[in-house]
Amino acid sequence: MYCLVDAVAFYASAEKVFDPAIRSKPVVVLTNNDGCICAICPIARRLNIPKFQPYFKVKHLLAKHKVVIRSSNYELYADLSDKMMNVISRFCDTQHVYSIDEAFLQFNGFTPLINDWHKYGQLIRRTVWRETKLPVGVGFGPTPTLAKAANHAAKKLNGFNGVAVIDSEHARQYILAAMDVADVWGVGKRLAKKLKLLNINSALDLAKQTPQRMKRLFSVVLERTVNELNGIVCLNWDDVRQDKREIFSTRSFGERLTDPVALKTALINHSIIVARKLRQQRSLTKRLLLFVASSPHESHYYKKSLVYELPVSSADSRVFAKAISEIFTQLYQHNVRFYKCGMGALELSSQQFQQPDLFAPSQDNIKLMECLDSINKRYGYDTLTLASQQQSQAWHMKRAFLSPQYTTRWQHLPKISCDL
DNA sequence: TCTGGGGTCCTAGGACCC
DNA sequence: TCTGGGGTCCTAGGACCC
Repeated sequence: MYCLVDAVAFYASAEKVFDPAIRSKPVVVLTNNDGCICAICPIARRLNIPKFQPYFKVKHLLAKHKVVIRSSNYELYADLSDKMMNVISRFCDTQHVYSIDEAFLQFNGFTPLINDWHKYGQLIRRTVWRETKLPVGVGFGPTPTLAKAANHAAKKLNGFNGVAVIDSEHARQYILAAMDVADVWGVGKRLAKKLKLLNINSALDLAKQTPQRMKRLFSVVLERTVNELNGIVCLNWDDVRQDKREIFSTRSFGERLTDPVALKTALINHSIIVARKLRQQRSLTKRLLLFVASSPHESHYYKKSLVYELPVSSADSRVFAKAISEIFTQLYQHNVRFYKCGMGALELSSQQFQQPDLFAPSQDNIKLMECLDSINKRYGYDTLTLASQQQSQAWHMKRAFLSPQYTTRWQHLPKISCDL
């Protein structure tokens, strides 16, 4: 049995944790640079606020309904996520954290004392709420995809009260019949449109297809999904937690950038993040992809990307920074108002199997990097930096509606005043 | 006045080689 | 009259997820 626990409108709910005054109000959270709406609390959803719309286009609608607006506060969300995952982990011995707000639990051989999945799900919900003040939905099913479907039903269908269980053929058919095929995990907007042309409208319609036909018409991915919907586990644990095959760090700027030094510094900062992520999964990269671009909405769209091949696979921030300095002039162009840039690591390999070059010895110093990581982990990621990573305000994010960092800054601790 | 997220994986099609 | 291979690598863009 699999179980999926995920938070309801996580970012919006997280904003309500330390600010009870807005719990009964409609709340939306904006993406980086206050670009789009990325989270809508249930109260705001009832006002038909559209998701992933540019903020400036729905500004008037938000004002009309007096919607509370917040910028993304990742420090806060990451902390609350840790706390929530901690609570959830107590309910099963195998937990897989799938994203910032979702976790799968796998029960094989592990039977909870409460031998009733509905009651167990309610217990998870109540406990998470009591200890974190985050609302979660819980779904049980014999495969990850069915657990995901049950979770969807728990939140969207009437009468489930936040917990749904697929533990019988009747429950499976009932929940899948009520589910639009577009809501199936792994089926996006495009695929759903094509499926509907074949008269496959609900999740149950999809489940009734033969896996071979879906493979032939679409892909192996959809074949797996059909099997999963029929109770055959295809996404095994190892699959889900495999190392990443490429790692990126990209970001748009709060304001357009024309200064080459600022742009280069931004790139170097991305490379620092990528290097850190690489070291976290004990990988090295052979090739770096660097790109800079103006806004695609501008009349003269400028986009330039370059692949830099390292002589020896690396995860050393200093090697990356040097590579950027080397090729930066090929990326930069005068009179372009830069809007976005980033770096990716391609062709990853394991640190364990590094193939050294006899004639160009590695410039890596893993020990040094590990030391840097451990210091920065403890004291904050701006504690030890490269000289070329100089702090620059020029490309910082626009976050006009940022809530306090309740959990990571002493001076932001919530204050409680009481009149006695 | 201007404003439009970020990450990962997959695939079709082009370029090149023999 | 009409017809012409197969493999590898690279890249841009598509698709999906949250």
